[in-house]
Amino acid sequence: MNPKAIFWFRRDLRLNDNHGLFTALAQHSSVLPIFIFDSEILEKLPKNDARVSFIYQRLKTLNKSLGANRQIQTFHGTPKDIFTKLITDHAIKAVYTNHDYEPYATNRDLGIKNVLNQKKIEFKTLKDQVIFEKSEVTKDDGSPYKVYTPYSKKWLGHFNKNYIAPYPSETLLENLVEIKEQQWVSLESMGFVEADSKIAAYEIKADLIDSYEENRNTPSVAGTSRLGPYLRFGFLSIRSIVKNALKSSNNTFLKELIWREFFMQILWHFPQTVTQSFKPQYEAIKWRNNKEEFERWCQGKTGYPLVDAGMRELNQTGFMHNRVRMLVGSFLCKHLLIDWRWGEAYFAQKLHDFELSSNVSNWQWVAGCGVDAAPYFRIFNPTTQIAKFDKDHDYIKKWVPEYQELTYPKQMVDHKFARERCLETYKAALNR
DNA sequence: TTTTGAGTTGTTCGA
DNA sequence: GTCGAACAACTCAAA
Repeated sequence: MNPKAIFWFRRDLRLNDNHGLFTALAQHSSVLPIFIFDSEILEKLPKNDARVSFIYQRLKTLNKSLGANRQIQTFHGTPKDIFTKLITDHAIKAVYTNHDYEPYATNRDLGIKNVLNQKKIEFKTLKDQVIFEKSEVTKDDGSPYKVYTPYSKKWLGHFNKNYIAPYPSETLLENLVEIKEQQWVSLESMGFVEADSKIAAYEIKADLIDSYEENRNTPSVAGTSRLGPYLRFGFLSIRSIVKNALKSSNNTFLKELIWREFFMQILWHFPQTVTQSFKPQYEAIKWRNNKEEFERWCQGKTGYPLVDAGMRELNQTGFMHNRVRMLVGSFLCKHLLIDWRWGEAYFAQKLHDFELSSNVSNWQWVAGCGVDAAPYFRIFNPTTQIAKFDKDHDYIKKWVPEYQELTYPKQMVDHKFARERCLETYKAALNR
């Protein structure tokens, strides 16, 4: 059957509870599902990027469950070129997709909308990856929140008033169709190789949310959800995760999901924060930006075992425990006085759960220059943090087994000295 | 418009 | 070892 509409998968790689997919299938009896490996994004990634493999594997899995004649068609190129060809070859009436709030994506979508509208084809976009988006949770005067706590209170108030039902897209899949010239691009044909991505199972354990508050700060314990990659690429719907979170009387985990949406609306309202400090006066900081020191930080050879353990966990697995992310971030920006943008870029390249809004805002938080940021004089002590969160050195031993041996490097900078240097540098920048 | 209270995750110092 | 205050003001949110 000839397709009348297209559903464009992006970061919503699932068939159930998918708002855009549901809307497309409810409104059209012949919907072509597609995914585009955007060449502009891929060309910036290493050929063994685990996240590309992760997406690729997921598409294969989805197609397996869809069966014959309704396969997701995959393309490699620029979305503009792909759509231009698709709407020339087929009598498409509408294209559906879910919202993406990142600056690159909003620009790209604007371009696609223009291409489609010129041919009188509708471009319909739906909210899917968050409970509340854009300006749905604002101050009473309509302006965006810049502080988390009042945002979270307003968020919860809205949530209690508006039950968010799932979208049963999985019940309408018979409306999916293929095109005659079936499309599937292989990873190899795009110049990529299959990566050994150690991205674990993504079912959230029942007791994890109950004990989340207690366990989440101990890096040697599996107390965090590790849902990041699945949320990033939409293997799971946020509505189902929130529903799970609500089963617990402890809302610490739910609050983390609200942080995610807080940062997403910040990115939406303040896209310049991808490259600029939210607080402009922090642009005056005279970063030292020593390349050799940066390299030691990247490799996990600072001589501070908990910092090094975190960086090595990141390098080896594409994941770092949240508690340690704060410490290595503080160490880079404050002990070494290296620009938060360098750290942000390194995390972006390495983290399997990389999410632009969270990465940027959290790096700005740790540097002190962001929304609701840590005060600049709050400097993590890389030794005290061990006593507090890795008392028995379980985490350190796992990633830095040689930490007590002679081969382990000396501390690359003295804590007290670095702390005072940092305070002076920040004070000078802020004219205090 | 003005005022008031509050603000993710810490550290250090001195009693 | 433990506890509270200071760090340093500033900005935000809401009454």
